[in-house]
Amino acid sequence: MKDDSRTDRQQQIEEAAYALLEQKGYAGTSMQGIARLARASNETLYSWYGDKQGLFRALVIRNTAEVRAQLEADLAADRPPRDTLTALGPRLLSLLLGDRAVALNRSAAADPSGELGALIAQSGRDSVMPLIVQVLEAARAEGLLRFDDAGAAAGLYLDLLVGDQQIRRVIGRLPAPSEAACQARGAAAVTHLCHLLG
Amino acid sequence: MKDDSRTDRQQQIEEAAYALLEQKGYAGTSMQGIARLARASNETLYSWYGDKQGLFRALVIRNTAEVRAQLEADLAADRPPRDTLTALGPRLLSLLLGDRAVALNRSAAADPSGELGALIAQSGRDSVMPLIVQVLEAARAEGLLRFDDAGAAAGLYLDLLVGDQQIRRVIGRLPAPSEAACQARGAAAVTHLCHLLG
DNA sequence: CGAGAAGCGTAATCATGATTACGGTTGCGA
DNA sequence: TCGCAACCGTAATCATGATTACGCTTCTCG
Repeated sequence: MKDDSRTDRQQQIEEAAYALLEQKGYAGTSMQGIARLARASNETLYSWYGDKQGLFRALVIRNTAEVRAQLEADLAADRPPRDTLTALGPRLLSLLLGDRAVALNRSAAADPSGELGALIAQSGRDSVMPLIVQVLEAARAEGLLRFDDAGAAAGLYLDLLVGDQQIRRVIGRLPAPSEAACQARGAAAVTHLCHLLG
Repeated sequence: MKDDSRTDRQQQIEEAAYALLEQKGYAGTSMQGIARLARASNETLYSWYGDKQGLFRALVIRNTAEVRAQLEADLAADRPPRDTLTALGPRLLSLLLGDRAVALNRSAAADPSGELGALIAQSGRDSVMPLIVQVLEAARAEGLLRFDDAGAAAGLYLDLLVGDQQIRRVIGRLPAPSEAACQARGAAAVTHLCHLLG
């Protein structure tokens, strides 16, 4: 009933926000523009989100929740660590380098208060790292990998997997990767990691 | 005489621009603020740089020219490839993760036109990559490394060296690294690279 | 020394966009 | 069916900041 339509409405609004964001960047995205595109009113936006930053805060939180949920699903499948890692990589890549994540990262870079950046880091990397650590430790238990510092190992994995692609995407000099490219890069990262820590 | 003072003046202006940029971000940095801080007049800024974007364009170009110059100096020393690589890494890191580069990357992320991003990529990565390729090929000639695709090898090196630190800096969640940290990371990158391609 | 260019400081323009207000609809529960 | 609360569309506010204009001072050059 009520909740349904409100959730739908929010989704439309956030959809519109992403559309503008991806097209014009943070500075170029106005509340009025979002309202117009979503066929909502200014008043509703402000009453729901408080202010512009609040709206973007909501976008970040929702987006990173999705990321974590997908990764946790991969983990829950409870396959052998190497398979889990192989599944995790491409998924993480397409999430991190997708248009939405990139748009949010751009917003965070443009946000003078730094609040969005803190949020992205906190709900992003900070909550993903433990999951990766978990997989890597499982791999170590199986004898697939050898390392002392699980955090460092996870960092190495992320470097191999993601590298500097995010910043290049954010700067606008790298197109969104194809599914196949994510697969390939994910596989290479696992190979390299095993080679380095095997 | 004339040129001297004008160059000095430009430097003061650009200094002021960086100061504000590092403190308030691209959107929060106004031409008037720069003028005030540099004790210059609006009119001068506009007559010299054309418009706001022009000023930032100048910053990017000058900054990347310095980066390239320093790296080329390392190359010109003409030491054994492994030493060159070891010298190159920390230098590149401190340049790429320094406050100035980060401020410029933030500007590029915030710039709706994408022009700054294109410039950074073009004068940054695009002009650094060939230098790295050059070192790696020398290393291959010496039998230190083995690889087919020099571009891919250089990419791998950059991933190991830089990883996702740039985006984390830009987002505001990573402090500028110390000199020692750059050294350590540079050494680790070389070790890993040799391990993977050796 | 005197004229003009270049630069300073300050005060307009002009646009944009966040934020707030308001009259008209609409859907829902009493 | 009535009245209200939430929402729409649109039109104010209000601030900020890019860009321009202007009168005054300071060099530079002749």
